Amino acid sequence: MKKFYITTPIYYANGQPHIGHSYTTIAADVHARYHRLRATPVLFATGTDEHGQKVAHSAQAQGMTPQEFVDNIVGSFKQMWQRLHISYDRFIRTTDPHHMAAVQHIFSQLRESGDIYLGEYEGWYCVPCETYLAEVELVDGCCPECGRPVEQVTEQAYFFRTSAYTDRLLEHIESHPDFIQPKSRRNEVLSFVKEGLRDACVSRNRMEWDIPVPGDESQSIYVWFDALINYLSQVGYPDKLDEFNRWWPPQIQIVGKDILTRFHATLWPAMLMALDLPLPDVLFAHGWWITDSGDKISKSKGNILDPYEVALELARISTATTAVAVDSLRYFLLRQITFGLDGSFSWRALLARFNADLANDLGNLLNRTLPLVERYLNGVIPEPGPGAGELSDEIDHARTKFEHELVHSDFSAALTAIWELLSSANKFLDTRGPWALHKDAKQVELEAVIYDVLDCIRVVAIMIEPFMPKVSDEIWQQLGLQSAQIEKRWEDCRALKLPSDITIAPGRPIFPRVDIKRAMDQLQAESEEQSEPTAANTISIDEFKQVELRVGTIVEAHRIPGADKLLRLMVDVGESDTRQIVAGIAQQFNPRELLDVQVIVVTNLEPATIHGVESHGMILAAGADEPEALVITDSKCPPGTIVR
RNA sequence: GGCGGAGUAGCUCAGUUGGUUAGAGCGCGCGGUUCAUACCCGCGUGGUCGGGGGUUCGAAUCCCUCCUCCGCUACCA
Repeated sequence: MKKFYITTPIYYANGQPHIGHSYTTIAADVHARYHRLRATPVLFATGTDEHGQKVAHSAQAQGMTPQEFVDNIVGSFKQMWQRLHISYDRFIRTTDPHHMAAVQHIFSQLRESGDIYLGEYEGWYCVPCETYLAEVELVDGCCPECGRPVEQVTEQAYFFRTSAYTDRLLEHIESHPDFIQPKSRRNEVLSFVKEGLRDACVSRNRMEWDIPVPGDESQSIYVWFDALINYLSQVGYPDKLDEFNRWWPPQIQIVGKDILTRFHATLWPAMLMALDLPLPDVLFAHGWWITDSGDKISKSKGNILDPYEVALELARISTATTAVAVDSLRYFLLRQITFGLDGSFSWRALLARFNADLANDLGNLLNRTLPLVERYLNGVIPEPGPGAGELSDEIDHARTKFEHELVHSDFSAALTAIWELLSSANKFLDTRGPWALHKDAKQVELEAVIYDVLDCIRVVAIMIEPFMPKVSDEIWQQLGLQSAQIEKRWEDCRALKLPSDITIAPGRPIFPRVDIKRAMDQLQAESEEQSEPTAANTISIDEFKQVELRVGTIVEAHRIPGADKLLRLMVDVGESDTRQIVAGIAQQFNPRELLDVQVIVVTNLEPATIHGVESHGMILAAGADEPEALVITDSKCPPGTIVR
């Protein structure tokens, strides 16, 4: 049986939903709605990723328990999706018990099969230098720095054997040209995989707000391993196999380009191969919306746009209803730029689309046709009669093109197909001139022409439903099809399917035209008013407080072999252990001159591995590109002293 | 630093395997129409296709080189 399973990423529950989340989700919604119109069973799944240190931290900062914190965020997401007319079927949370059970189950299963192994952090260690060294860094088997012999060490962590799947993955990508889209991303992934995949560390030292490794309470399961499994657990894996088999695999998984290469296009398929499950048909990575710097009107509270705020503003400017404004924004986001590429948001572009495409071409077609029905046909849809169906070819062409473009998620091209049809309809109305036919008393011909145009509007209403569901409903209503309880079905996107003898119900213009020049002046004025006290890139005191700064004393400094810009520092920040920090200051400072220097350290930065060396913090230094001077204290302070 | 992509009309972009006068939408100008939200329809405006060199009977399209922007990646945590 045919089915359509589509996913968005599950969004990290660390902050409010923004335009990036919304863009992904709206795109997925379009696919889902389109397939529902085609009467294909659809499962459209989204959700939230709720584990990890960052969530625990943010919760603490706001004086909440992690659970309270994520519950609150989940509320915001669900509200946003409702406001943006998102028709998701499932909303999974990684804190759902059945998901957590699934993650542990899969972890155990892969550990039994040998795909997950308790890793020995294959490395060498120089005791005097306290340095971890990779095989390639050794000089004659000894420490490259002090020349003394090194010891082999094993730090325990669980690894997933990604490397074992490099060849199979490569083969799969090459034999499935549509697996990763768009093409440019596919090429990137290919070159990434060709370098060879490294085994992924899938556990961390135990944190409270994580899923524990089964049978090993000292470790937690890595959040990405946890998160990716949502795509399986939300369709019933592993205990509801009937349901699972019905939906698996996904027809398309939409992700942002930032999480494609490392996660969805490598780790994720490797996990599925290890579980012996089919891979998704398509992974589609889309681009970003950035605010247009040449257009200062973007709200000055930082550059993250709240899509609902934008819609409310559009509603205010245009006097359209909020639902129509939301749909207009949905239209704009998917029409303006090619899905997959980056684009910049500007009010001018949004308003231009609103006027030209929505108000003029679509809205006005409806608004010039309905009065004709009222005037010449007593407000009742006529019989098609002989000669009707003249727009049949145009309708078929638009439908076919739309279907073709949507296969490749080219939303913009799909919408272009609809607008070509609208253009044909407008032209048809002009050339046939029902008002002239009426004067000449050619009633039969007049009815045929009006029928054809109404029929065409009906088809357009169906075709725009995935993009603008509420607008579609409104047009349906005005055509009288709502009250007549006619359903929208994709198969009815053909000529001569409009029922007759239905009384139309004209309403106010759906898209009230905007005076763009005036609107821009107004927005500009408001924007200046608001941005007066705060410059464009300010942050609040609360945001600043999230950065934890402490005084630290450098107790050791070493060069890192093979890296000419990096130093490995051991810094005392008042904790029981000194911290290892990697700093890109080797070309400006000698290791020796740094000893006992007191610097300022960002202590709550997430750890990172740089050139194979773990770094647990950041040293502050002046200089935009190159570090020019270290930030130091002017008198001795105890290590660990808070800086603010 | 490495790999990749892109630079085409005022703006946003199409341009398939090199082939007659380089296209669309928006904007702008003119005309038509009057059913309509100063809308719609038609016509027009506008580009030495990033610079330079080369291959070819012929290049936006292939090759070389330079410039600019972007993405991924890497020793900027």
